[in-house]
Amino acid sequence: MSRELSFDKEEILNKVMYLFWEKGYESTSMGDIIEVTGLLKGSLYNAFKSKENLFSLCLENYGIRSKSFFLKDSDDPIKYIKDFFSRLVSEGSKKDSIGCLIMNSCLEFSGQSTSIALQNEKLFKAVENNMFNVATAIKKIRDLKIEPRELANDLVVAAFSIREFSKFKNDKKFLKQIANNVLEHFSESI
Amino acid sequence: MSRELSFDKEEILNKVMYLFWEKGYESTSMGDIIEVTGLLKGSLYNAFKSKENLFSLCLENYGIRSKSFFLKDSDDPIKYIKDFFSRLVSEGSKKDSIGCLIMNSCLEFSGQSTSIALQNEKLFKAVENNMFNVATAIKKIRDLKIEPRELANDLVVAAFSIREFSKFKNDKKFLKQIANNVLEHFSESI
DNA sequence: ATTAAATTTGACCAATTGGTCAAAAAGGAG
DNA sequence: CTCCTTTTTGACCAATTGGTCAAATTTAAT
Repeated sequence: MSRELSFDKEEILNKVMYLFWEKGYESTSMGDIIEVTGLLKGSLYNAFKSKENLFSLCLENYGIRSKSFFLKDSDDPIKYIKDFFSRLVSEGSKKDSIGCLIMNSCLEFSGQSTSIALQNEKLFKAVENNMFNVATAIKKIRDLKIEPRELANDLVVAAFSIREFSKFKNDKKFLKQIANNVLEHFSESI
Repeated sequence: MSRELSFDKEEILNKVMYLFWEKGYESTSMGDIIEVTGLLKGSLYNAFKSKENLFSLCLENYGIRSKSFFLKDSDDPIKYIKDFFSRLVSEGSKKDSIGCLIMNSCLEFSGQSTSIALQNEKLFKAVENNMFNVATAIKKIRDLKIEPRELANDLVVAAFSIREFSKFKNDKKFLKQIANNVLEHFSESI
């Protein structure tokens, strides 16, 4: 019964997510959010409770969105990872790269033990798990000199490095080298 | 003639630098700075002009401090770089690692073209230059499979990765692996 | 001791921060 | 049509932001 929201929550969250992604949590003001969503303060607070909760929901959505890109059982893990890094490098070479929301947030909230910091930890671990699955799947079809656990770490570090460095360095050769170093463990260059 | 400052500028800048280093530019308020320095607002503004100028001076000091750790002609480059990474790993494994002020600032001001962003660029390039010198010196005493330019990039990426990841991941094995991957190019593990 | 230039002090400022709330409007259920 | 719940609206709030300024104080040089 009663009145229903006049807007689509997910659509709004998506707009807000890009804001937080670009500018970070602290540097994004409710004023920015009002501007980009076109909603009024009261509606925003009625629907989303607080700035922090808004951020938390954006993180959650980003995590879900990311998971849809995780390795699937049916995938060829080597093709998967090469495509993955190809995309990181070419996205990162563009101007105005904004990095990865998870890593951005891990860095911004590092040293804190707020609920957001906890959420970051979970999201980061999900990425690590995905990479471990990739590494395990690769191990089955290639002779690796290192253990899956270590390959997974290398993949995680390379991926996040590409995304964070690309925020202030749009040098394709530089980014590509990061990717190729880790791909060398089991494949030719991209 | 006339009155002189009642405090040592460098000493104050040092305290402020740690604040910015820990919390970043935006999240550090003049209130925090007043608290940690024990100075009053007016004195601070009289001596340092503005928050931004204060940050700029801290960055400059950090850069100078860093340069004193750069490779010297008399140094053994391989010992130098192994010690360097050993230190990064053991510092990074401690709780409350706060990363590298230059990288922190590059990330916080990415996408902007303020004078701080320009300063960041110069500081980052100085680090790259140092690493290039290291790589060149190593090339002279070891057979490298890669060019000095590329080794320098690998060193830069590894160093910054260790420092940034250590902000939210105090896993010594994880950090050590980042170091050893790049050291493998010319040396045994640390 | 006087002067002149600088520093220190702390009250003050406008702008912005995240957030609240009462009243008005809307819409589904009976 | 009426009731009841919810959303919308926008004025309002206290706290904080970076920053200013005139007056008081200090000090070096004459």
